[in-house]
Amino acid sequence: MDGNKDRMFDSGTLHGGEDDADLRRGPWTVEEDIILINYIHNHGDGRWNSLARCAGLKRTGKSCRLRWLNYLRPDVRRGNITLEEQLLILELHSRWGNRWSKIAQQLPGRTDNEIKNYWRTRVQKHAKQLKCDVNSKQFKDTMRYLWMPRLVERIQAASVASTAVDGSRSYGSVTPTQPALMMNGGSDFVSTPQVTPSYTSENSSSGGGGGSSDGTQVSSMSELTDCYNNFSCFPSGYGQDAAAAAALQSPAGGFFNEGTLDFQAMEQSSCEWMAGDGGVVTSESLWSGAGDGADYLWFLQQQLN
DNA sequence: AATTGGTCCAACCGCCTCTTC
DNA sequence: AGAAGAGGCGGTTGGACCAAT
Repeated sequence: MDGNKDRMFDSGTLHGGEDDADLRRGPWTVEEDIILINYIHNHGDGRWNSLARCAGLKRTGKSCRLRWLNYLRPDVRRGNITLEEQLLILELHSRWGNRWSKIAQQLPGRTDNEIKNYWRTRVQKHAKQLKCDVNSKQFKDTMRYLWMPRLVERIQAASVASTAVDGSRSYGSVTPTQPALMMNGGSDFVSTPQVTPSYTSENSSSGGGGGSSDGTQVSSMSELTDCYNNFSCFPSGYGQDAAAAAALQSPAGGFFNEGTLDFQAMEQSSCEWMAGDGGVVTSESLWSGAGDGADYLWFLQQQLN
């Protein structure tokens, strides 16, 4: 079904003399959000066109679905993409390409839209800075052998720093025990799509919120460019051998040669960051601790109670 | 203080696939 | 089997926001 048919269909499903002119578009109002949340709270989601109609929303079913999945859903995780998530996105994109929804499934609480936006605004930007196509082998190798090892380093450093800041907390550490993500001989990137059992929606719902109480969550992507530019041995038009050599010389190359990441530990650490003040992350703090958008969601939740 | 350029992200568009009848 | 309804996905856009000038 093409978009024109789609529009015709969407308007056609709104019975009782409603036509395209009655369909609302653009930003959602607080009132609309409350209606949608209330309706789904009472009746569940799915069958979006009839949902929109029955709820009295002058929106297309698609619009309702998108609003719910990308914004109103209680387990949606807001805030900055963490280092671990960045690493995972890079890895999964190298495997699956622009399969955003598939990638999003591995990042509980993150939406395909969010990941897509991240990729476009930050990753593609740096491909542009490096003057190469984001799909080129050159850029992919740069990601694989320079950027990703750097991310791993920073994740390790953040984990260590967190432990140092508060020794009473039980942070995980990067261990070679779980083959969640590993480089095989510095040339073949091996990873399990299902990252670890800890990356479940249950866990994410308790650790979500995305509030960045710790600046280490936010990775400056300019590092990629710096890293690339400072790497004097990196020949232009290099092949696999050169890339592998680069990996060996990369500060974190050793990790990829023989190490793995313990994402369970990462997740635990990440959850601690989310908590920020050391308190227990509850569903309430999930709603209230993620910045402006979460304040708004908290307000909406209050309307339901 | 005003302007400009860059970034971020919610929302929409168009196409495709799946489901139902 | 085929048509229409419905949902899902990736691409794109517009505007709000912010930092630099």
